[in-house]
Amino acid sequence: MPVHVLSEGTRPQVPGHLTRIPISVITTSTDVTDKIIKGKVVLKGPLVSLAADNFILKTVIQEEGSVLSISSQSLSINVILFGTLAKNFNHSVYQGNVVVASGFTVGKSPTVHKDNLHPCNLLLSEDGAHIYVLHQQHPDPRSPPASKKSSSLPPQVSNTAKAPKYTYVKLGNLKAGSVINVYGVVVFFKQPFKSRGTDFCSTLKIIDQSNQKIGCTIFCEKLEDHPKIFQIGDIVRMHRVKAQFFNKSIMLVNTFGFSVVTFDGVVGTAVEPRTSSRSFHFDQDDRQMVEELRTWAASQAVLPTVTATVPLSAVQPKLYFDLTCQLLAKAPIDTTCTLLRVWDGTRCPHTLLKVIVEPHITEGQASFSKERENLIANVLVYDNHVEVARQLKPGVFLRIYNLRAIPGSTKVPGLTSSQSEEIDHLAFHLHGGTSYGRGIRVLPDNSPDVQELKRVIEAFQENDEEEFPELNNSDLLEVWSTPPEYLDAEKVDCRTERSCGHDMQPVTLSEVKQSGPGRVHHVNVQLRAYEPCRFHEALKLYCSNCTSMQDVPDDELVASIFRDASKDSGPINVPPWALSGQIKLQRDSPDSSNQALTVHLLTQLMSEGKTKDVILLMDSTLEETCQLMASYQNIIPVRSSEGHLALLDLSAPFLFRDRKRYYGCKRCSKAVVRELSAEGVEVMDEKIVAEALGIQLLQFVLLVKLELQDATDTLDVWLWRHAELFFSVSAEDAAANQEAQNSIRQTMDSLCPPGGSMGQRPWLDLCLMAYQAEDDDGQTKTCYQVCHTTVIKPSST
DNA sequence: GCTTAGGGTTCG
Repeated sequence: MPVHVLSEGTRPQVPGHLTRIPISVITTSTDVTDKIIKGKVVLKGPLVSLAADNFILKTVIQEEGSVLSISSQSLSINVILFGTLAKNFNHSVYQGNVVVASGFTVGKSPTVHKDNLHPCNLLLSEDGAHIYVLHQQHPDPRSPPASKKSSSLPPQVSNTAKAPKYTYVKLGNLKAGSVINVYGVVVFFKQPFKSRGTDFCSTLKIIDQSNQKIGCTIFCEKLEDHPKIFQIGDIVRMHRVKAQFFNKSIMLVNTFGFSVVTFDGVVGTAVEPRTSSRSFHFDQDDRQMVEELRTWAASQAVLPTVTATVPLSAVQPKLYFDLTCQLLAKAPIDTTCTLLRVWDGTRCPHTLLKVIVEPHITEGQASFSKERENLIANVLVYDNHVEVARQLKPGVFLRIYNLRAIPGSTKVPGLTSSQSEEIDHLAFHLHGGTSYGRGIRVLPDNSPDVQELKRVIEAFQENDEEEFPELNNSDLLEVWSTPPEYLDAEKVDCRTERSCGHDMQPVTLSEVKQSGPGRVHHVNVQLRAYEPCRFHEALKLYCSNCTSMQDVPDDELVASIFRDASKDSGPINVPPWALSGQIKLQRDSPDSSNQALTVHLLTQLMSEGKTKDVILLMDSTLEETCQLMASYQNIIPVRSSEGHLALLDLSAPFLFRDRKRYYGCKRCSKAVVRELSAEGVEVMDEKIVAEALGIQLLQFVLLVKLELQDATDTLDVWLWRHAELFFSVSAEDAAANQEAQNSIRQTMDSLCPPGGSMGQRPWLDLCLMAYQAEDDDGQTKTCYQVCHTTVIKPSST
């Protein structure tokens, strides 16, 4: 029987000549002779009958616990069982069982893009394949994860049973002289640079939950032994570092046996260790440590909330920034300067420095199409960076740190003025030295930033080859949604003003999408579309108590509530604090009856002569109530209910005041008609009336969904909490008067002119807040709101 | 053999 159940008490039956290989390393070219894989059954599909006595069954097996591979996705693999093996597996194996499989073949998984599992699948047929079922409490029959001889395999992760348990000291508890292990979030770093001694030196500063910032200096002769830090916020784990005093504060240096592993610091991304160690320990505790530090860092305002990474499309003169790009070509200029020709698929709104070098000294493509040429930034790197640049191969993806955008003319060494333009351009310099982390780093192809960059670049290449020849200039602008090149930076029409005071560089929308919630971003974008188109749908009623939001009821609904309320009219016990009377309306139309309306006035207010301040109005229509607003400050519509005064259904306004209508929350109000005490009250306003009547006042709010766009992506964001600031109009005013409504309409038209192309739309400098919220299905997702931003009104209107 | 650097913009 090809399915063996190794129950408790029986001796291990997995043949001893088989060696285990990690699931993650399997490829279609792996020699799987005499190999086994081990993992937990995380999914068991149904037994499917193909023909009489012929079956197929699909299961997913996941590598267990301590073993961690290059990519967490490739820890789980689809396993297809055939024939009686499938049938027996179905009978004997349950989800959660740990199984060992042998005698399999490896195929390409046709579902890799759908299920994101291992790119291969394992095929087990009756002839030769075996499944051994281990119960979880049962000892592993062949625990070594891999045999020693398989040295060609990627990094082996040590087995938890043998590995020492590492302990990590919090950065607030460092003792001088001790050699310890630490975790920390990177708040500053320099790429390794050549020291005057024998080693390269990395400088970094890290922080953890103890809120202690600690400087670290790492000396290693080999570059690959240095921390692989790509950006601030990355998380490092260092083993065997020594704490010592320097300048009266404690710092860390590496000691013998030092090792470092780096992780991306973005909440929600895969926890993938970056290391060149062939052997390193990593278990669930490490994963948890990384995730805790990520969440902690995301909640800390003291950490920089965004990276300094700026695409070429957002580069401004004089800016120091980090550029993620692809190297297309390079050329030595002189001994202290090298030219790097790079691009990131976005178009810089400024004219770029053109550097003409002779083709024979250029490494990589010497010339490009005119369209492509306009997207290429010429980066001049100096001094110590020349040596790093020398080793770069065209095609690699880079991040250049602390690159400087220099406006105006710049002399390029060895070139005459006819070779480089000297007016109105941006030049990019990577100055000598390592201040502010200045340097160059090659990014691995699998990094999220490179993946995103590739996507943008590929989109361009498709456009470049197929569509662009047919497009006219204005279409080009629309495709790229960048301002026309002939505009000066100063003249680029930015229609908003931020008041947030954050000191941050703008990021692209694709970067925003990659960051998790709990962050604030600055973006430069255009408005692609918005909802709702009809203004009154943007106006909502919000309860600050239960945080519910509802539409403002239309007049038809309100009028029907008034009509229904007056149907129940009957005799009423007037409360002792009120006086009843009748008022007559001035009616324009002769056909309507000149019926008098019953009102109740507050005795106390009447005694003070304030007869116009508050009335309780019985059995009126909506129209009549509105008419009386001209004569009375506060009108509370009431009805009779079993001989007592009662308020109308709370779908209707409970108060008409100062040309405005006020609503109460049905869920949170305990409405009852009581005496409204005016004692000590200067102005009887909606808050006082609501409180007296036991009503939870609903607040008028504006809610608009904006679809933003930049060269990298589109993003739906909400305009809500700061919508009034954005429009410079209060929602309450917008609910009451046409002027305020027109102002909002004009603002939206100016940002998104009806019928206008993207090229004509103004650019908006926005502050965005990313946060977590539940959608209608109870799923948590990241939402965005525009904050601290005001639209600048055109002065002509 | 057991240092090197010890963040805080070039000066083209």
